[in-house]
Amino acid sequence: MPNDHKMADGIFNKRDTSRVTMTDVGRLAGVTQVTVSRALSHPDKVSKDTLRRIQDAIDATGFVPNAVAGALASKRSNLVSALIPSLTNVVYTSFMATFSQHLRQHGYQVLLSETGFDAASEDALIATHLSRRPDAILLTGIHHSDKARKQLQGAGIPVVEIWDITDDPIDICVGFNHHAAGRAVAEYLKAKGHAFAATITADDERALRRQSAFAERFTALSQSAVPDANTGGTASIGAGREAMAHLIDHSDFRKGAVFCSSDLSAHGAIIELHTRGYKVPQDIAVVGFGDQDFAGDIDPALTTVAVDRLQLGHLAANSVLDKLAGRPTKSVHDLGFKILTRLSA
Amino acid sequence: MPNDHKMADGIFNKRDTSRVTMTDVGRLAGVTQVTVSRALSHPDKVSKDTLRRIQDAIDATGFVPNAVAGALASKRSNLVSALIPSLTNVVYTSFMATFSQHLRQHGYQVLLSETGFDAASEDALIATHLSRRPDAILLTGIHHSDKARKQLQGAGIPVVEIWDITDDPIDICVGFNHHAAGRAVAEYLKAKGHAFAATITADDERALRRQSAFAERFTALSQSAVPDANTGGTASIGAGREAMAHLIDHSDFRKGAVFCSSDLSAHGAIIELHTRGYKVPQDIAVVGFGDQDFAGDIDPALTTVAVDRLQLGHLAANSVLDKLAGRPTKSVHDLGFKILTRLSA
DNA sequence: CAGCGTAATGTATGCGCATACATTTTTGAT
DNA sequence: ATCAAAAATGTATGCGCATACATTACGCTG
Repeated sequence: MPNDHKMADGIFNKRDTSRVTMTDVGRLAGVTQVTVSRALSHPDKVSKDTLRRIQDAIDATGFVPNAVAGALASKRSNLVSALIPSLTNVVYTSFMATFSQHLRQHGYQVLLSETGFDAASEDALIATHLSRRPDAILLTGIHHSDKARKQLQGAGIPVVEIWDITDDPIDICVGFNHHAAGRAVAEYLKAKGHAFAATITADDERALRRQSAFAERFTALSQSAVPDANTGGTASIGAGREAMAHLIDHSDFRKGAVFCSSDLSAHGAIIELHTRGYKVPQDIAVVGFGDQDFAGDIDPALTTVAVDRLQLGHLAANSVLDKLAGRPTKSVHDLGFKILTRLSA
Repeated sequence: MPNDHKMADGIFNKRDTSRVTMTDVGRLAGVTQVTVSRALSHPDKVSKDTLRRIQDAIDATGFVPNAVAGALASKRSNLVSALIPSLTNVVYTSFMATFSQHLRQHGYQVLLSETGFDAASEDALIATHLSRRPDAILLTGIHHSDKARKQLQGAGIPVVEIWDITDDPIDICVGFNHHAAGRAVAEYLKAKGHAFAATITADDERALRRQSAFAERFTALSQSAVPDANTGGTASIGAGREAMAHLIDHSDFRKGAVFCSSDLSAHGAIIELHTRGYKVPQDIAVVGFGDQDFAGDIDPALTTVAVDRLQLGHLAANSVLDKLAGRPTKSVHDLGFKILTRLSA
């Protein structure tokens, strides 16, 4: 594929002519480049005295190692690529925060990109990322194009897929069973005595799978159809309000429970219900998904499906580190989920 | 500084022995490495026929260019570094989404890290990022250590500071005047007839500056002290509730207006007021900050201070691109702000 | 058809570092 | 004091690509 980007081409490209290298530092410290390199990556192999002189030379020159050259020579970039659907969705970014922090402690940096729920742009991004020769790569979800799978396998690096599980991961996956989660919520609400239910779902493949599992199971249990309001784009309070309004205005759903694909839309649904005079959960119960930080702080406190995101972050990071270190690793990690009963359902 | 990270050291380091290079592609297409390189970056300088053969060879081999080697040879990484305080705060991530997208269209990738509101870790991160030889770097805020400034200047690349303005930027800054925003809110609330006010502020340097400007101005206008509830960490609905509760329980603030450092804490404050039976804005008015996507969707709709984040993203990206292309650029961009009057104040 | 400009490709080189291997210096045990 | 092992440092080399420069193959003008 020819490179069709416009390349920047200005005065700043001429910089670097004067940048300090290990050779410069070495000259100042009276040693060669190799010793400087060693002083930085294997300080125990360099005498106390030279170490000090090199350190002084580094301070004096303001030397900043060139990780690009280092990566080329060593074939290790200390970079881990990560692709997430959205940069603004806390569900993904809070995971990333944990993941990055954990990896940083082991000397790795994370190169993060947003794929935007779009398969085509994911393919392009995977190629771009692989060109940076990351030491590992993390993807969201388990559905990737054949081309992507091929490139990933060809890269010969650990690949972690998160937020979902499958028996056939590219390499490693860490997540939970969305189908089971949908079913579980259906059973929970049925057990609570609800005869009717509806769903509010965002345009997210995993959310849609939870929704369909929920609808299928709830219909089986209660013999009543489950209307769905698709919020169209990504979940938000506004989208949740709109969807709730739509359900009330355009379906015969008037009492029962609503299963939302996100805590955000659940929160929006509750706000809409309140402004219309419905009581939650007495008139209509609401279940969210994700257990976001605010779930316990709204009124009524939100009943929701919780997945241990901290553990997700740790497991994903550890899997990467284990693989990189050649330690044995499980290829499928099922985090499970938990229905957190609060007051809204 | 010696590298004290544990280095991963496992089986995966041996990979790459078999990775396809331009030389391999060239051999298959009957040309040399140079022609392959040209085919990729200057396709117009290669004949139609060879171009096709090279393309075929690329497809056949699954060649993925090595951007690391490219960067070393060309001294351009096509990377732009970005440091933001928090990955989970939509205020920063929504900016990043715009910024990254814009730069991606011009062939640049963004290397994003979270600094965590902590100056020491910012210094370390700046060094790490500079070692990757980014073509430009973006920082949040205008307060950086001397060491950081020195390193940044030595890097000889465009530096953009966002979310704040100063007469003395390292290179370029894009933001607005937080002091002026605080004053403006004070004047707005005074004009609305409020004689009393309080503030709810998170532990964020810029938020604290808005708060102190607000308090100073409001006190000057109304001769009444402005109690503050610091939420301690980062803003959230929960922190807002707690702070509001604290104000009511532990100060003599009972009526008037509350200026919150974030829409999130404002939302929390409103929830707390509602559960305690206060009417918003009749009993207590609430002003937020940031105009997050939900601000208009809660009840009552939130009056807040809006900054054009989209424009911030575009301006920051364009400034970088202009600098890189050697075009003339303004060094200080004041975005201004706007008080968005809705129902909560 | 000489002569020259242009298009198309190739050759040579080095970016800054890590690493294998070679050499020198130091240490300690006898 | 002697020698082998260990510690400390150096030499040589190449990672994969971009770029300056050299070469070759073709037109085209007069």
